Amino acid sequence: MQLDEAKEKFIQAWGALGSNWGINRTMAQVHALLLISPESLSADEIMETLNISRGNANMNLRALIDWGLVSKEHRAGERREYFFAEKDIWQVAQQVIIERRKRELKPVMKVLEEVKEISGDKDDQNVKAFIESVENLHNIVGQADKFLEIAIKADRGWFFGALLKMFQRQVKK
Amino acid sequence: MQLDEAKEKFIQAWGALGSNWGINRTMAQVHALLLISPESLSADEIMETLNISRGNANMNLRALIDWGLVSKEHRAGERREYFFAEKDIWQVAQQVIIERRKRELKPVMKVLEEVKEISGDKDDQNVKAFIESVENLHNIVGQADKFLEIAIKADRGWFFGALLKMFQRQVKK
DNA sequence: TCGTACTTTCAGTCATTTTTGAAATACCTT
DNA sequence: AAGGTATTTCAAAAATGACTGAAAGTACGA
Repeated sequence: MQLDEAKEKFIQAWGALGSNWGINRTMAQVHALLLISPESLSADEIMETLNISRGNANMNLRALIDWGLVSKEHRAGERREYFFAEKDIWQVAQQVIIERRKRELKPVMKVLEEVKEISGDKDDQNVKAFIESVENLHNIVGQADKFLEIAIKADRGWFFGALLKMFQRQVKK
Repeated sequence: MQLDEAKEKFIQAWGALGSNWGINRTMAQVHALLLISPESLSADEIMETLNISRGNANMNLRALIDWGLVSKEHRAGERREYFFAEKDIWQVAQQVIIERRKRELKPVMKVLEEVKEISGDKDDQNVKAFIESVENLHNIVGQADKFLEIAIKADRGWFFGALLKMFQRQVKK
């Protein structure tokens, strides 16, 4: 496979993955393109490569900057801005966790806490089942949340080292 | 808050969460409804509660069964089928991990492995940058994949116990 | 075998989200 | 401050994805 073909394939795959996880396809593609570009790119180069409009490129670049995954670069003596992605994938992962935790996990936990506190006959089967489900969910989401908090703070080596130990212990059992 | 209001709120929140993570809103809502129902429900009850069509209810119920999150029940002397959700949230989480790993993580890993093997001048900056990015990504996705594999096999107590230990060790540092 | 009750399918419609294109704005240079 | 270039915004168009409704399919009991 040639480089261009491989790039194309990678960008497509990354876009598809993104759209399966609630991230707009183009945003994921722009990110993929910047990830594999050794130099920063101008908006025009991105438009050209991905065949998208200026407005679309601009919107998604801003969204990526908002997510903390892409930065602007001003080159001396040039008007035009250049964009580049954070290349350390562990950092990218952490950044994504931070944003999604803030945007989605936190609001859901809030709702779970609210609905746990319903008034009503605690002997009613419906009430009992509801509260039990919600509490279980709240526990597990809470534990997942704690875990992600660790992941955000951890450095990559420590984090995967610790997971590896978990794994080995389990295998021995 | 009354039970009905709380149920409604929970169903809405679960639907919104799902749609942010690439799971269709109605499917998540049907799942939420079944999660908090102590008794199994017929298709008609689900249609009625969520205000959706028969076709929609049927399609999403089948999808949930396909994901292993919901089962059918035949009641003696009754033609109609009743549906109920797996209530153990840890099992639900494991099931979701199994499916998404199969549907999304595996295909992406396959693409990453393919595009790593490009032909071309290894001294070319573009080739080098590309291979490096892809390899990094492949590593981290691979490690995440391994971790999820552990999670699938683990029982809840052991799993979160082990994570808790990780956490404590990190805090001490 | 027929009629009934229920389930499944899928083409067409509808709703939502994404993308475009063009206008407005900002910024630099002379 | 005028003219040129780059960026941002946003209403409308296009694309995507979800939902409906009607028809076909299936299972059951009489």
